[in-house]
Amino acid sequence: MARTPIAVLPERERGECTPIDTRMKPERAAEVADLLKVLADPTRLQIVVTLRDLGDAVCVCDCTAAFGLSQPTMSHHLARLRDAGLVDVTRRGGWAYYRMRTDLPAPTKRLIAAL
Amino acid sequence: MARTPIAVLPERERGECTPIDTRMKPERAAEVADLLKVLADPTRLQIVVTLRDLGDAVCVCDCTAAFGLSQPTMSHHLARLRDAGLVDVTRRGGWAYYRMRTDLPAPTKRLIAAL
DNA sequence: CAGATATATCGACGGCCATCGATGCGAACA
DNA sequence: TGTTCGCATCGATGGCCGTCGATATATCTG
Repeated sequence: MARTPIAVLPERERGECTPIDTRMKPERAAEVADLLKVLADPTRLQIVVTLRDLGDAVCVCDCTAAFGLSQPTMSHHLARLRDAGLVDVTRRGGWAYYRMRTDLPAPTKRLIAAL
Repeated sequence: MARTPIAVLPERERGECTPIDTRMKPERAAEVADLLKVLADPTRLQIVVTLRDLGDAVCVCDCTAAFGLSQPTMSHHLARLRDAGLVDVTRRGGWAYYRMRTDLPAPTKRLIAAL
């Protein structure tokens, strides 16, 4: 089923493009791409990795101080992680504690573990 | 070293935000984020997964037919994968064969394997 | 209640990017 | 040499997003 290796291949007729069989369905690709978009930001990436390794919760003011970004920006990033289902929030008093969700789908877990 | 668990924590003074210790350096985060940006597109994601599982080369016309996009767009996507160092190109006659690079850094390999 | 603190939301701005049609370029073939 | 085919590049366009200041909301304190 493997395609002819490139070193042997080039016996190819002009105007005959052999269609490739995609290994990932478009719907699944869209899902994974959306997840990757959420992770494809330096700040959010650091937050995710930190939450993953810390195994504990942080609140917005902590992140704001750590990354040198404005409070609205940090709130925006955390909201984006929350909308993606990666973290959840627990409000306690004035503070909002964000921590990594533990019930993530296995493929998502594997991806985050590979970061 | 672990932070106080959220269930026990909230003994917190107002105006005292404890800075978190980031688990990923900013420079590394920027690198990984750039890689994720490249992968965070449904078309490129399908190409990468296909090339990964196929272990062989495809040319632009194959992809164009498979994904229903214009030839310039497909050329753009493959160029982006090439610029990111994920694939390399071998020109043979009129065709350009793209295949997954085998000398990727270990972290990159792990990430692609987790897709 | 008045003030302070933590967070969320809003509106705006600037930049990046996916996509396309048009065009250029190189290789093969008649 | 002229034509055709595969691919790359260019310029334009529309949309998404990271960032911020300003503002709203909620909670606590006095």
